[in-house]
Amino acid sequence: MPGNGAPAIPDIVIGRLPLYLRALSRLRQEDKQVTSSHELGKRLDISSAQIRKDLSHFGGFGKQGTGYQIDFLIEKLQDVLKINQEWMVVVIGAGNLGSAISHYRGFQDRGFRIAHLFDVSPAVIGQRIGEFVVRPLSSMSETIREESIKIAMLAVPAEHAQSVADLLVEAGVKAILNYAPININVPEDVQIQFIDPVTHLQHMTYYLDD
Amino acid sequence: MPGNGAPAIPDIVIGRLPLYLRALSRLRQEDKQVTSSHELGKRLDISSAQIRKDLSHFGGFGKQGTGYQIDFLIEKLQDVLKINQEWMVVVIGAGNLGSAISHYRGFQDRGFRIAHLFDVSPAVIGQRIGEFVVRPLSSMSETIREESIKIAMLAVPAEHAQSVADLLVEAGVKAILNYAPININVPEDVQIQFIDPVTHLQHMTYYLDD
DNA sequence: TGAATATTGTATAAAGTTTCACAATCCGCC
DNA sequence: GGCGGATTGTGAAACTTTATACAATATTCA
Repeated sequence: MPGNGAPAIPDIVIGRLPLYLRALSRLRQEDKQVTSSHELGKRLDISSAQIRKDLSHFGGFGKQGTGYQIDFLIEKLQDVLKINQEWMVVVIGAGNLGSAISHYRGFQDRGFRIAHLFDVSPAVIGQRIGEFVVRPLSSMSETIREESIKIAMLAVPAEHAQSVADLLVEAGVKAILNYAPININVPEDVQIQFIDPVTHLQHMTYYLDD
Repeated sequence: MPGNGAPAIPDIVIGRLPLYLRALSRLRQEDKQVTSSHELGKRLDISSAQIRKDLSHFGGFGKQGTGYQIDFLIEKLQDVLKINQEWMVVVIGAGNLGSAISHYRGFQDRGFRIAHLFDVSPAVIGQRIGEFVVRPLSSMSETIREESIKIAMLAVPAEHAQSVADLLVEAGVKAILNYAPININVPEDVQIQFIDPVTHLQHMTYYLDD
């Protein structure tokens, strides 16, 4: 997506790698050592050829006749996705959603750790939510800069999403996961992804009867 | 996606319609009456040609030289997506996430209403969460059948997601929004969509430095 | 050892998606 | 009324993505 100089791997391929990783972790939990593009494909509902082609962009991770060593492939994909380190993340918005995000245990072992939780409302600043004490939005930029935080999850009301995103970018954040049901615009060197459950629901209703 | 007999509109096009709708609602809030593919495209970071082509699948909603009447286009898109009615939805899982979903005010005016909240744990069954009293999972199938509910949001731990999904399908649910960080398989006449924040984060880290 | 079976990596073909470019049309204004 | 500017809808071209098919190689087992 950004202006690479290298061979340039399609963004759609990058988007599938986390799914492969998730399925591989699952296989490992089941005490499997080795898997194949067919097995993975069946679980993910993706063709085996596609999985092989996607992986081949990064080198020959498998062995003909045998398949893929699960531990090895997990490591390689973690390297590709740069999650062989733990990324610090900030959460903005300490409402119901921000609170649920802050309690979620699922970031830890997949490459991310929540560092701080911010909100603008005096009613919640100072309150404890999970293991965090809600900090004032006014201190956000400084904290992000000091700790060189690059990733933010945005869980504020739609009407504030763009202005908070602007602050985040200003402070040096390079990736934003936006939970507000609105499109926000950021410079092209900043990554952005959207989560809006209603768009998914509306997508599905198209296919329902009546 | 399912085996239609009609002209068959690409699923990727359907997936963009909710985004158009969201942007259009916003424009209406700003007291605009009319918009253009250019304006819409700029907000959504989608080319104007694409927007025109997408919309043209469903008929000529715009007027040359003028653009699109916002109210009219919203209505048409709601018809296409079948959200000119209010869909009843069940939420399974009353943990932090299920609770946040149940408190969320944003479903109401976009075509959906939460009807019930279920959980398996005796510790939460009977508790009040938002405006719901948590019901036992054991009563779920019967309730879904009696009320002809077609849509479910799944917010249970990964290890239970597949078995609960099987129950939902069995009870007649035709669309599942899965929040569990695991792939689940359903019959092909059942729609499924996934929300996993970590996959989005992992997608973005690929593009970050170091 | 060698035959049978499994599986990768990839070249090529097919299918799907996006962009381009422009005729047709509408609106406002002189 | 007619000119200038704006904007749609769409056919054709360009580009991207997926599927097909198979040679190469590994494993198992008689």
